Amino acid sequence: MEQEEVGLALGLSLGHSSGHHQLKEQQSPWSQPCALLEPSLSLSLPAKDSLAAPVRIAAVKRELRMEEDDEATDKALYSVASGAVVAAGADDDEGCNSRKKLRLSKEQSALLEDRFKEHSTLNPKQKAALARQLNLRPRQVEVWFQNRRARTKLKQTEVDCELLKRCCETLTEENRRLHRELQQLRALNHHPHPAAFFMPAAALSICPSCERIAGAPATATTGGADRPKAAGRAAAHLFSPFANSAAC
DNA sequence: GCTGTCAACTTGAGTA
DNA sequence: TACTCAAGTTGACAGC
Repeated sequence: MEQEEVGLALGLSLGHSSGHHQLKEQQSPWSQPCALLEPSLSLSLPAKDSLAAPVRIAAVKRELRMEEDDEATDKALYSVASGAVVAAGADDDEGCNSRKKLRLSKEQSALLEDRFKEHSTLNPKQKAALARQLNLRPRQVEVWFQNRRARTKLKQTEVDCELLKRCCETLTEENRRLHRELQQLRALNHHPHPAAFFMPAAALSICPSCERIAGAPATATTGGADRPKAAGRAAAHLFSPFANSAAC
């Protein structure tokens, strides 16, 4: 087994019996690496009970009823000796064996971020190499990437949500505008525009430029000397409709 | 004390 | 079957 896999393979699990990975990879909720952030401390064991590493591991073994798994023990011993990880019992709530909050150092976070920018996922080799580089367990690197992906997705969801919100507001406003326009047209139907007197209703339409009523040109005119002058001026504009819309 | 952040964990699903 | 991932949860810790 590769060296970097050793820490990962420390299969000590407490209390949670249903996890299907636990015996392979996961540590107990209460176990934490003692000195992951401080390489200088990485070879020091928890001083609790003044037990040497093999003794403590033996105690852990008994506690976790894992005596039958010699391989796991070897891995645990290796891990303890390398400072990579320390297994702990559930009742061991002092020192590094309680579930202490681990904070990655700035350097570790920065490097992880850099790698995440390159690839949001890691293959096992990349994971192991990165873990070695950061003095972390591969499992920690894996967890960091999983959480990072989750954070990215959450942020993206928030951005998308905001975008949809704005889009919804725009469409609502457009809808209001169209309703107003419809009301105006209906009102015009009841109180027609003066120009409408001089042409059949079917010939009327809206100038897309000035949004006034427009109609077909001369063909619709009724002529007549008694036509009001104002209406005539309106017609002068409206009867030369869309071709002249730039003049609206 | 409350709240937000984040590492670590559990669980279920997908895949080679 | 082992492995990985997403989603959800837990617990420690920091800042207010």
